[in-house]
Amino acid sequence: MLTERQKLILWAVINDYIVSAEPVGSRTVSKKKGIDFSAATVRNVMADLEEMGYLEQPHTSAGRIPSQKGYRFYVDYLLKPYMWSKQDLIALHDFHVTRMDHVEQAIKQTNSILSQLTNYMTFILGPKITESKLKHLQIVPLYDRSAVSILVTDTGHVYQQRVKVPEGVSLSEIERWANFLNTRLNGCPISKLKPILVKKLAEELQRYVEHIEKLTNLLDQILRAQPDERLYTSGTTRILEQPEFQDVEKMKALLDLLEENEVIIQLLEPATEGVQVRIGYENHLEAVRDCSIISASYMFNGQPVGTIGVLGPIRMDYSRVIGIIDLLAKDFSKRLDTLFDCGE
Amino acid sequence: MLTERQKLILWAVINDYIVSAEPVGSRTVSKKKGIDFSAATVRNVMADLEEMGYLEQPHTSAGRIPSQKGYRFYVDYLLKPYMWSKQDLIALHDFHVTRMDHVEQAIKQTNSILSQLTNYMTFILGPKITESKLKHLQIVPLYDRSAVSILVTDTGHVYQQRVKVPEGVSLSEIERWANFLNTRLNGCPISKLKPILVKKLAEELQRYVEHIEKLTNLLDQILRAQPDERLYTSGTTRILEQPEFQDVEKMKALLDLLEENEVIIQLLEPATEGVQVRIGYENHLEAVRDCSIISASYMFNGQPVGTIGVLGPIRMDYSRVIGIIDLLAKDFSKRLDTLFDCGE
DNA sequence: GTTAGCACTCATAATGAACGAGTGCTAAAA
DNA sequence: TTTTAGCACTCGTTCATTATGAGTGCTAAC
Repeated sequence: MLTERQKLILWAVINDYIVSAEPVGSRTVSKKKGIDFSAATVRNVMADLEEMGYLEQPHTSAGRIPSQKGYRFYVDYLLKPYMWSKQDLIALHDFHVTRMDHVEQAIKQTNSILSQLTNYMTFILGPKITESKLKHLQIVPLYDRSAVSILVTDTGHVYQQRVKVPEGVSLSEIERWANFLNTRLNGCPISKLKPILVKKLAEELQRYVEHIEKLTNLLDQILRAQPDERLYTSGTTRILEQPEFQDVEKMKALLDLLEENEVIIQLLEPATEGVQVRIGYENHLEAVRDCSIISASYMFNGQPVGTIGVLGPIRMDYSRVIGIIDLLAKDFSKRLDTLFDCGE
Repeated sequence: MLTERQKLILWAVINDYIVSAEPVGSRTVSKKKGIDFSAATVRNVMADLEEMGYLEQPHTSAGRIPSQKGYRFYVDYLLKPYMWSKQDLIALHDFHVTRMDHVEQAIKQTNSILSQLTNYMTFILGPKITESKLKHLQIVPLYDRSAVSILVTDTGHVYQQRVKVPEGVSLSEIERWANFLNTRLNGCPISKLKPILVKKLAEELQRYVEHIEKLTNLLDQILRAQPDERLYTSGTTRILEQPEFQDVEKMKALLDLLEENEVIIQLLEPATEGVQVRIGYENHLEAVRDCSIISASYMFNGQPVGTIGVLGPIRMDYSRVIGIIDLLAKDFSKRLDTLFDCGE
């Protein structure tokens, strides 16, 4: 464990580096208020911290920059709660008075304010289809055996999917089947549609349709996840203003990543409760080794249903971003709940 | 008008610059096959061409680069039809055997092959909703007066929109109304829905519903264009490999542009028949002054319904890209037609 | 009209000196 | 024993200088 003085200096170095993006020297640190040692003392401590792996030196005669281990320690033990600035509070106030009539809008708005406040790239992973509830199912025949399935959830999301109508099943039978689902399974969580249909309602369903097995296949087709439609991003170009991405190569790697929605979804997916911070290598993905990801889950009906996250350089203002994410995730959960409490 | 020799040399300069991206000197040109003058003669001709505004000199002792006027002349008068290379033909063959079951897929595939072949950023503007025909309309109530309207067209596109149900109109009335539209206006072009409903069917409709005016308002809500969902892009990062976008500022300007879908739609929209080439300033938009846009319309049922385009640096391989766009636009039209001929 | 020759221009790369921020070490002070 | 001041040393950055060479424009000869 580090001594109090070591912690103090590590903290000072990181705080300085976060704003300056330049290696910080001993003199700079010793001049900070709250630090009453001479530059020489600071130098000694910094040398110790470097030996322990919390700091790094780009070259012999440069100041120190935090290592990833340093950031990790900083996030875990040194972080102080963020003090909201006046501008933040104003922006948040404006945000709170904007009316949001539905989920999509709420997602986009929240995303936008998040990237405005942080100046980084931000993501919101929409509610998983399987978590939400059936409101309406419709099969629209197009031609031959081609049709479009349309599934509306209680959150107002519309999921569409091309499907092939199974051979031998008539349109009117499909209609009866969809009607049955709509009346008997309205409000049923999407994830439980199939089990309930197969186990509990099979008998009853027989009275309406013939080809139960084929129709169950159809249901599978309909429910086949469309994960890439769940991701919302904002502020993609904002991150390019960060000095660490002035390098065209890095920039390109990051933009390439963006085209691969599914990778990002995976990156965000395993979010547990509370705010998560993943620093550099902890992301296990080449393209974001120089990035940190801060994310938090948001809730609907007490259940975590999606993730909200920020991607920025490792040199990130963790205190601030964590504060903002935490607040917005909670706020978004609340919005979701109130958005549907009145309607259910 | 230019003399044959002037044309020959302008042609040679542009061709060289297109691949090298460096100012081309008189010696380089004189050494090309097909050019049998000495460097000195070439120099004289180049001086003339510069005076006429077809070439430019970045600085006194550099070679010449084509001006925008030069490119324009090149495109209008000097272009030779592109000779397909073996790799191109292979890629195209692979493309032609890929099965495409529906429009969305065809768009994405065509987009992808286009950006692969050209190495630039490519766009496809999906069929305008107003050009396609009504297949199915459904209103799904959510809560209070909130509902989702779902409109399926003959091209299999699903357009959804949040709508407010007018006060005083019951759900069952809306259902009757939707049913009426579905049965009486099936196959009607979207753009003609409202006029026909108001002019020809008003009387008949009265038998089914009460609040005709409010329901017509609802129709307006539903049809309110969602233009930003029509644009498909591909190869956004490919263009960053072009040397002219190594500059971070330009890059950012271009990426910012990308976030503004509607601007791009406007940029592509006024496409007439055949291939269009817009060079630099001809685009009337700050961010793409250093870019050229080559676009062509594609057809459905003999009508131009959308645009397919390429955005690249002014120094573009016009011959090649025009060849590719022309081919793919025609190909895409054909695919669209066969995709629906069998089904109607 | 065309070409060879030549002086001239100017961007680019390479070189190296001056600078300065920052370090590590040592010896003195607390 | 801990802290601090002093000092030599390192190394990236900046700036001016120079050399290089590609390319031009002009002139005179072919």
